[in-house]
Amino acid sequence: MARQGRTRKETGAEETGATGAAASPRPANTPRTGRRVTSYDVAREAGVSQSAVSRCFAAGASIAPATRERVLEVARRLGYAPNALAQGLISGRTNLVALLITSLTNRNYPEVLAELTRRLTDRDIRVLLFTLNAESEVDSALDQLWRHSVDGAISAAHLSDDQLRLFAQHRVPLVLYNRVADGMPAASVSCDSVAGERELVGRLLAAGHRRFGIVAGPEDSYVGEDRRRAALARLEEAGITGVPVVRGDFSYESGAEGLQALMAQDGKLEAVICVNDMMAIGAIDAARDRFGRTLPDDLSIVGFDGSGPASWSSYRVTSIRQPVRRMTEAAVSMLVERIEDEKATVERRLFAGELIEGRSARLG
Amino acid sequence: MARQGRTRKETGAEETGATGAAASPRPANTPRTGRRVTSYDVAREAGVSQSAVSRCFAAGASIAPATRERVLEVARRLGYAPNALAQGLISGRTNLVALLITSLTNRNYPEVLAELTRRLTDRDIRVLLFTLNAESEVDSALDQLWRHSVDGAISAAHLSDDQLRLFAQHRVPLVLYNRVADGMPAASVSCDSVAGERELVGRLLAAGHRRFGIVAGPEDSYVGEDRRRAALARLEEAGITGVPVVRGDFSYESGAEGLQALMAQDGKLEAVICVNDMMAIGAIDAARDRFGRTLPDDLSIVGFDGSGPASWSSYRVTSIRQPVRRMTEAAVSMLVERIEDEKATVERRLFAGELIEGRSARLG
DNA sequence: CTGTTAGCGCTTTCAA
DNA sequence: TTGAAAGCGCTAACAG
Repeated sequence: MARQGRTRKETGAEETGATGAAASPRPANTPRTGRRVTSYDVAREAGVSQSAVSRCFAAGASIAPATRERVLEVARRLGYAPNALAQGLISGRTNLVALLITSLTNRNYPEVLAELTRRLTDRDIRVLLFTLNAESEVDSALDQLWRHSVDGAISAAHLSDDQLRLFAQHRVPLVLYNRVADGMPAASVSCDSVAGERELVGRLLAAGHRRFGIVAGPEDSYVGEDRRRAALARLEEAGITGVPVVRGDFSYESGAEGLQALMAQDGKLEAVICVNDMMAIGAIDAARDRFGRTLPDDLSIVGFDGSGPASWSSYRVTSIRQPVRRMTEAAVSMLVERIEDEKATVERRLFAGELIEGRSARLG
Repeated sequence: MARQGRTRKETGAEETGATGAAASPRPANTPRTGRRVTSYDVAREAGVSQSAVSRCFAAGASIAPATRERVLEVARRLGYAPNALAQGLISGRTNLVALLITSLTNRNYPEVLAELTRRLTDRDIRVLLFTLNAESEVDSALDQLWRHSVDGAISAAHLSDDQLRLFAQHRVPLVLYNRVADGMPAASVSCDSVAGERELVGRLLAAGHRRFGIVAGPEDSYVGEDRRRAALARLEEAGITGVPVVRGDFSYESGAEGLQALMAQDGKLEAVICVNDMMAIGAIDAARDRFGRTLPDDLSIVGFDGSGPASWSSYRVTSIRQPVRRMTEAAVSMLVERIEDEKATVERRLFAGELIEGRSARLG
């Protein structure tokens, strides 16, 4: 009965298709484009049942090699490929992973998105991308996540505890990238900001710097705050307190302005700690242009990240390089593991950064 | 009968859900997470039919305000949202658009992806992202496109005529970004490379430069080749021929190497035309570091794009800025138009770039 | 305005 | 190994 209804409908659709195709001229031998080719079409043509066709496209389904061969041949000829929506609807697996990233992060570290996407694609997983411009956009992005039944998500954007809880409620595996949850257990991959910043500051101290300034990030940035605190803590251990701190937004411009603000507070500044490379670059340019300083003789400036432009010969920023490749690989493999095994233990992986000596600071 | 089967199944699933939820401890008042909430759940709870629930989430469906209110209230309480897979499967609309971009493009112009995604999101369209690393990855990306029934696609990656034809066959509206199809009619949005490059070269000529060198892009880059040809043509009009051309890959490093290669060919080079800013920046650094040149006095270097770092004070690259915002807006609105109206005429929109005078070249 | 009904295209038991 | 049948969650006619 269901079959009959289906058959009737198919005929109707085919007519529509033919009409549509006729409207836009096409060579007579190109495939008909009117309606999507379904597994029923392939089944009919190959003289097997629809479920047999389905099995041919499923890994490890029991199907006779000869049948399989024949079906795949027909499928290829008709240009058939399983409909991902139908597959996802019935199997509960979409092979779709959501990537949440702030547009700021993407602007400063485009390689993160590229690497994550590449590694996911390598594992035959598609990417549903959400670039967030404001905190407020997270909720609507999450709403779409649930609707699209993604198999998992990687977030390089800030999520509140409530939002993290939603992932658990919806049973969507999640891996945080370069941020850890405050009060919740959540899988994450990050670069060790504390250790990196401590090393950097330690080396600045060893070189004899005593008058410091910090260009921090926005208050809601996890990595920014982590680095700021680590730097301040390390300085305090060395008996240096009352260090001026200004905040930027991780951009070049804010780095330049940050340096200017610090110089206004202390014209005899010896070392400036920027919590990311982009701001360090802005600070370097400002130090040269606006204050005529020569680095690293007159002033030391350090950054963090090891992003592309930091290594350009005009800057050679002294910094901590994040192992982006290893981190993205870890994020993806952790996520896949959690998708495969719902009970996988929550793991936080912390990667050490590598100190880049550069030429923008005197190190001890 | 179908109803009965469904009901039976629901009960079973609910039990599974409860068990699963019990396994991971949760406060007793948080919603049950075991099974997806469906429109049937909402319907039952609100005392209406399933289709009534569906109507509440459809724009402009006829539903009594009172009913709507009640249903939405229940939906909110149960945390219900329509399943995008099921919606797409039956309606033929997924509100999903594919974005094809090479990882190179994304690395050099991260704002393009961010802007496109933002504008699509603003129109309630989700983005399926494909970052391509090699030409060979296009076909498998396209295969996934068809499977996922995207409503349309924007490509900032190179597509062959055959590949373009597939879009027509599959009836997937497509807009090309910064590239036009060779032999096919295809909607596209681009920045006018020819006009921009001509203006730039014209100004260099007006300033008296006569010994030129060109750092071109890869042969398979549409924009790169367009700019190279435009520059050469304009020079030839001025009676300048035999201009040395070297090729880079749009990266900083290749720009530096390009400059070095050109200098090796002609040590008295007066002006270097780089087909993008990243290479111009590399060339500028190389000219300063490796050849001790001062710009723009000893040498003029121009780029193209107006990308972020080009405006940093260490470079101030003389360049042509692409109107990225207007271009991405145009691409998205053209695509939406083509999705809405299958018969929309194929349109090629060309945007003029803006000359940025910068400090890296003497202009006349 | 509302409910009933028939599928969208597929995977997955279950028998044969 | 294969086919029949059920149904994933939803929209869209169509009655009423």
